Amino acid sequence: MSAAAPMKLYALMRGRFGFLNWWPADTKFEILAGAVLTQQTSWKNVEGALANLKREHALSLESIAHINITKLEQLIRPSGFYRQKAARLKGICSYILGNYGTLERFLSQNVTALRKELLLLNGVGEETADSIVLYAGGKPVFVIDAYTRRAMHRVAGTSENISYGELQGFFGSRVRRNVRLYKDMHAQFVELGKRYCKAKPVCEGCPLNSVCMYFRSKKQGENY
DNA sequence: ACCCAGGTGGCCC
DNA sequence: GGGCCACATGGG
Repeated sequence: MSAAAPMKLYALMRGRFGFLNWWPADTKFEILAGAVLTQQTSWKNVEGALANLKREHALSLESIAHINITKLEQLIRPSGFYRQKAARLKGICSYILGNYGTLERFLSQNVTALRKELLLLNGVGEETADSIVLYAGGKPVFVIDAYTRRAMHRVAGTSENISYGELQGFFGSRVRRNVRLYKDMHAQFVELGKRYCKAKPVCEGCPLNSVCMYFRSKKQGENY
C-alpha cells in the first residue's frame, strides 16, 4: 500500500462531487429492497423494479412477505436475476416480519448483532448486510463494493482480489468511526465508480488522477 | 456480437 | 480459505 490514504481520497472525491447524502430512497424498507435488488445489477435497472413495486403499493415489509411469488417476480423483473431475487427478498421479509413484527424493531439491535443476523439470511452477503446496517439502520459499518475494491487497486495498489473483510478492516482502522462519514465515503466511491472506475477505466477527468498509480503508469507506458 | 453492472450461494478441493 | 459457476435484464 503506497500512495493514497483513505481520507486523502475522500477529500479529492468530496471536493469534486460534493456531499452526496446517500442512500437514494424514501423509506428504510426501500433501502433494504434496493440493497438486494442492486446485487450485480446497474442501479438504473433497479429503479424500474422499485417503480413497479411502488405503483402496485407493494414496497413494504408486509406486502412482500405476503405477495404472490409469481407476481413479485414480474414486478422486479427489470432488475435481473428476478426469480432468485424474488424468492430471497420474500424470504427476508417473511423472516423479519415473523420474528420482529416491524423493520424498525429488527434494525434497533446493536451493530454486531444486526450484521450477524442479516448474514444468516439467504440472499444477504457482506455488502448487502453492511449497506442495510449503515443506511437503513444508521449504524457504523464501512461498506465495501466492487467500485471501492477496484478504485483502491488502481489508486493504492491493493490486491484486485483483496477479501471483503481485509479491505473493510483497512478502512476501519484509518477512518474515524462516524455514520455520516461512512455513508458519504461509500457514496463517493460509487459516484467515482459509475463515472470513472468501471471495468474499463475512464481516466480523463477522474478526481483521483493525482494519486492514481494506474493512471500514472499508463502515461509512462509501463505495464501495470 | 460482444462486455458489463453498487453480489450471493452452492459446490469442489 | 479460495476458485469456478449459475443466476438475467437492459445499456453501451
